[in-house]
Amino acid sequence: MANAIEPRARSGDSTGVDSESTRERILDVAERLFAQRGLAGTAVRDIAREADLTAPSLYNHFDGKQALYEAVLTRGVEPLFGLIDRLGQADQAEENSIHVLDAIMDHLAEHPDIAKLIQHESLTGGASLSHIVHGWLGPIVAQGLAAMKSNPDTVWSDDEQPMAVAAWIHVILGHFAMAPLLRELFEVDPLAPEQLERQKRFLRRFAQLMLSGADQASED
Amino acid sequence: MANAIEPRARSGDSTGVDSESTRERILDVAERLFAQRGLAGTAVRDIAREADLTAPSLYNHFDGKQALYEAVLTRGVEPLFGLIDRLGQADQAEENSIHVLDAIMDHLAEHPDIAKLIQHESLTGGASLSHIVHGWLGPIVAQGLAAMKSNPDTVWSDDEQPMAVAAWIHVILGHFAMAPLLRELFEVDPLAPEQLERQKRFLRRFAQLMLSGADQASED
Amino acid sequence: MANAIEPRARSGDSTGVDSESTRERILDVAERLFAQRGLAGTAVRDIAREADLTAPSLYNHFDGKQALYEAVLTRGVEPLFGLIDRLGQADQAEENSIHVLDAIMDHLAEHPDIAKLIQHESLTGGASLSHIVHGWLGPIVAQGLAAMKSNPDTVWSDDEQPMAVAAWIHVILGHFAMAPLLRELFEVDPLAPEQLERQKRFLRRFAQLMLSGADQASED
Amino acid sequence: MANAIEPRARSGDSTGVDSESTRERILDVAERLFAQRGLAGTAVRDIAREADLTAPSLYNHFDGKQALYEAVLTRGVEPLFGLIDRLGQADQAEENSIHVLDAIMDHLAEHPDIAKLIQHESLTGGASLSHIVHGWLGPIVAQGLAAMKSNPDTVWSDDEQPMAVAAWIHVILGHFAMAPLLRELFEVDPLAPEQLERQKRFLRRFAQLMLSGADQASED
DNA sequence: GATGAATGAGGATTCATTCAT
DNA sequence: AATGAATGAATCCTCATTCAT
Repeated sequence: MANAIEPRARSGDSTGVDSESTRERILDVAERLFAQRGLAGTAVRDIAREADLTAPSLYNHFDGKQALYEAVLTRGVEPLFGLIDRLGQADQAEENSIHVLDAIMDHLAEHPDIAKLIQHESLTGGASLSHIVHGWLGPIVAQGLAAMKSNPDTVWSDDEQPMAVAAWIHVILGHFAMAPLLRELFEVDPLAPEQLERQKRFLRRFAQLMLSGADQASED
Repeated sequence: MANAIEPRARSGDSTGVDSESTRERILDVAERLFAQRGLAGTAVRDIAREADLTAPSLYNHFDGKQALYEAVLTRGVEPLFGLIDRLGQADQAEENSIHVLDAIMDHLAEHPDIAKLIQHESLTGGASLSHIVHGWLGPIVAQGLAAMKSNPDTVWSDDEQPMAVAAWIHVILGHFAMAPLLRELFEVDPLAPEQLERQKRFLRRFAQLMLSGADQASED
Repeated sequence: MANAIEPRARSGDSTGVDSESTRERILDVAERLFAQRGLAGTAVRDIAREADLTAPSLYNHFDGKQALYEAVLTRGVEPLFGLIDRLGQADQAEENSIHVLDAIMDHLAEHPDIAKLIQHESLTGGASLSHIVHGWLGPIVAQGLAAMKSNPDTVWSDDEQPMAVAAWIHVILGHFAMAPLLRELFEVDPLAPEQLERQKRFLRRFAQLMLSGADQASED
Repeated sequence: MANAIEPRARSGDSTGVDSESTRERILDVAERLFAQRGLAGTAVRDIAREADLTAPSLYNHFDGKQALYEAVLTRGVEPLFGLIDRLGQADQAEENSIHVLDAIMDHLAEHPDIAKLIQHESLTGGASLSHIVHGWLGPIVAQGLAAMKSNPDTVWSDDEQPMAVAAWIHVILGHFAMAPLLRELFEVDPLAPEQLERQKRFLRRFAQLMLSGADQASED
């Protein structure tokens, strides 16, 4: 519960462009709360309060809770679409995949709520799921499958390859989305910078392993 | 607040196990709805309606929404605890791990909602998370780590081993919990019997790979 | 995306009387909406939107919803007051009545929303009702009563005369105010020009009938 | 404005059949308020308060505001349907019409809000209008037209007959629906018993007049 | 064991209005 | 004269829960 007394606690914004900053502030808060509590578990009033306004004011910026949710999702996932574009132009599928995974990890590390949002969407079969899948995960998966097929050393049969790619996704998203569980389990904060670095290194080797079935990566 | 003393007030059910069956029916529906929509997103009335009674009647069987939720979690996770017990007694850590994973997969396959419940709990940092972690996942992880350490061929450094174990968990849970996403992505139902069989085979090889870094499994 | 509606769709009017035309535009829209949905059922924002501005802008022209409502009523009813003035000066009460009814019909035909507004006011016992009654209907009624009394052939007793005059009013207002009902009932649009013409003819004969109890009107 | 302090002020109902009586009590209050203020102008909470319960409790009896509104309308108009049935069986169309008008007047006199509800519906073009028209007004109008056509003395041409029938409706409904206006205009309460009696007598003569164009009724 | 009725708390959203720009 | 942003009040409605029957 934030403070219920001071409705105005603006820090130091005397700049005129309050509008855009308010919108972003709302999105930031909403992203955090939706990620923590899910769509149904988050009250519009809570978002508003933490963004330093009243619930009705929020409706000056977004058409409603669902619209806000979708804006959060869009803002979070859209940048990942850009990564995909660069993916299609590369020559070396396999090596490229590694770099894209790295970039994705970096983005998710900076916005760890996005992974949670995606898992929420997936769990509840939300309406935006289709958009996420076809715009973002689909191309990545296609790229992963291509890399796998073009690798003569792969240990996965055609049947297994989709599952191997799915495993990638689960491992990447899971690291962020299930942070509370991992914290409890390993008594380490998965989102701490050094831990993120470790996970990135791990993921690189893991990708190699999934791709070829053998470990060729060297410590960097 | 209902009575905190008698959580079970089942009396003489002369006609047979009607009472017990109602309780189970409620748990079944609740498990399904909680898994689909999460705790906050599920209305007690909806559970009651689908279990063919009214919301107040539900309170004859459970002390409230939270209590029902916990009963669902307990019923879903408890059977897994039994698996853990047998785990501790075995000699061959590695081989045993494989069997336990198989058993877990079988259980999750029969109750696919459990994986979703665990992910919901993890995402929202629910109160029952600690119980799940220490009662169930903890021992499995310990066992997995032990198997890894005792394997001289492992490719994972001490640092990486927890992440490798976490990867297991993500892949197992993810297959069930993110079924809607996978369905959209691969246009295959991950919960269809033949697909579950494939996933089990895949998981066995995946476990080998994670354990040793090389694939030694043969088709069984 | 906050608002999906563009409040500005003004074409290219750099001509002078923008202010006055805006005020009239608002009054036109408000009259239509208040007539359709009543005072409570009409949102200021809806009026503003249909008048191509935003709700706050509307406050530059009117002091508030209630003030706007009263302005609409006044603008609608005021012209009728003029008719009344001419009424008092005439000699032949009866014949004059007929002409005034004609003039009222003509005015209502051009502004069919006014009848609706009056009925809304009457149904809800609105605050402006008294103004309408004493300023407009009162004199008409007095005139009608006088015409009746001065007619030796009238079939109505003193007791009945007010009800006969009320019947006039109901028939005149009803034709416009209950247009939706009549449309559904007779499958004819009461506001269509030829139908209005018919109603005017009918009303003339009806007035004769009410006045004297016998039909003396010939087709004109 | 009821008292906001005592939520329970039940008079003397120790009988068990509270349910049905509550439902009726709500309908009574709702009928009154909807008639006074219209659908949009009436707050569910106001209805609930005057019916001695809280707004949420009202939802145990009705599915929502709209549903309550329709229930009020149905309850109010349905009894009139019964009158229509008896209408079809009679031989003497003309004489019968008079009796039916009497019966309708009696019903509306006992439930003066119904006329207001119908006018509200007609003004706003409500969804239930069609039901009212085809179930109730339609047959009455048909009967009225038949009586008119079968009367050789009628002064109304075929063209005018629908308008003459419409005039009936306006006069009948108007007397109740526009009661506030009439009160202000004639300083007599149209709903007072003796005034209702007068209006009924007037209406009988008015019907004669409209039917034949001449007055044949004698004082009773 | 089941239910209809009731309710306090809360939830999303609308509304009329103000104000700085 | 116009508007974007803000807001208190209110609106409809849902929810978990209680209780008498």
